[in-house]
Amino acid sequence: MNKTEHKVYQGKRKSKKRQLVYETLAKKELPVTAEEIFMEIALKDDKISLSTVYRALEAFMADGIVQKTMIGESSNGLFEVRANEHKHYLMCVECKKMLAIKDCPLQDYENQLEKTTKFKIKSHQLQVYGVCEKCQKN
Amino acid sequence: MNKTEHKVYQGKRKSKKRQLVYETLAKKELPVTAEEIFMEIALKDDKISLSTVYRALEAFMADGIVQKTMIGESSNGLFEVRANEHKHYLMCVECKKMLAIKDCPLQDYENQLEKTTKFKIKSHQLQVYGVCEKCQKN
DNA sequence: GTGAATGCAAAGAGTTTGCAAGGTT
DNA sequence: AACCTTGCAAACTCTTTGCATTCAC
Repeated sequence: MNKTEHKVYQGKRKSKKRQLVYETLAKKELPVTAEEIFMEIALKDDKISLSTVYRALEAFMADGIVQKTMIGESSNGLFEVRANEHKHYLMCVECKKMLAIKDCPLQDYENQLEKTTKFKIKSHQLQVYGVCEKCQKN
Repeated sequence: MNKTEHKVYQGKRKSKKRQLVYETLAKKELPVTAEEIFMEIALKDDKISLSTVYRALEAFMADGIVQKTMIGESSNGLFEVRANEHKHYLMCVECKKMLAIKDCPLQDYENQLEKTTKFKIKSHQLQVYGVCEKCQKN
């Protein structure tokens, strides 16, 4: 499954609004806020309300096809389609730009944690913070 | 520096309330909400207001001695004293109990990331989710 | 037709802020 | 005295909810 092919949302009802939310989100390289999805749909063509976006995201999360992440210290949630290939994010603490990292070093660590903690490990989230090349020069 | 010895807060003014906030936080093994700090101080002996707690935490964060973390999908922030030895947290997705993990596997990974991304890496946060031994039996 | 999805406005949680009063140096 | 910190209430942001209407099956 490459970047431009996304599975179609199969909820209880295939409403146009939910599909729009899903498609808007699926195109993103980086996690986005509910507000950003809302703005993008509202400005482009269709009318939609912010609560519809939240409700759609909630439904997708219940189905396990969308995931919410909290990055940085901000209180607003970021959403992303749960890709086959999981990603982490590197954020510049100065300009706040994010970079997706596809390489994940935690498989062995999870196996080891299962042994030492008796937990059945389900998932993890990793955020890395630093200063990007551009900001280092300023 | 062992668990019971904590450096004293050195802010602009050594007010009693801020020291109380710091001491309350420093005793914790796991990150806590502003509300929990507030309740603990208010119930024990001293009167304090929630905004004072937030303002104290803000000051400590500016000084780099306290750090805010977002764990799970909840919207409220958790605070912890920035320890010499950094920790990660394993959270049970069912009972929400947290477990501190002191073993961090990310040093090599950070070095490698500095080379591939040209970022100067400053810090990272890792949250691991799973099902604890007790909840697996239920 | 039945139940799910939507829009709107209102409510809710968590956090921040303005201002007058009190505390620290 | 100068300036920082506090408490209170109000404001703010993000998210959720109630309800009447609309839409999908």
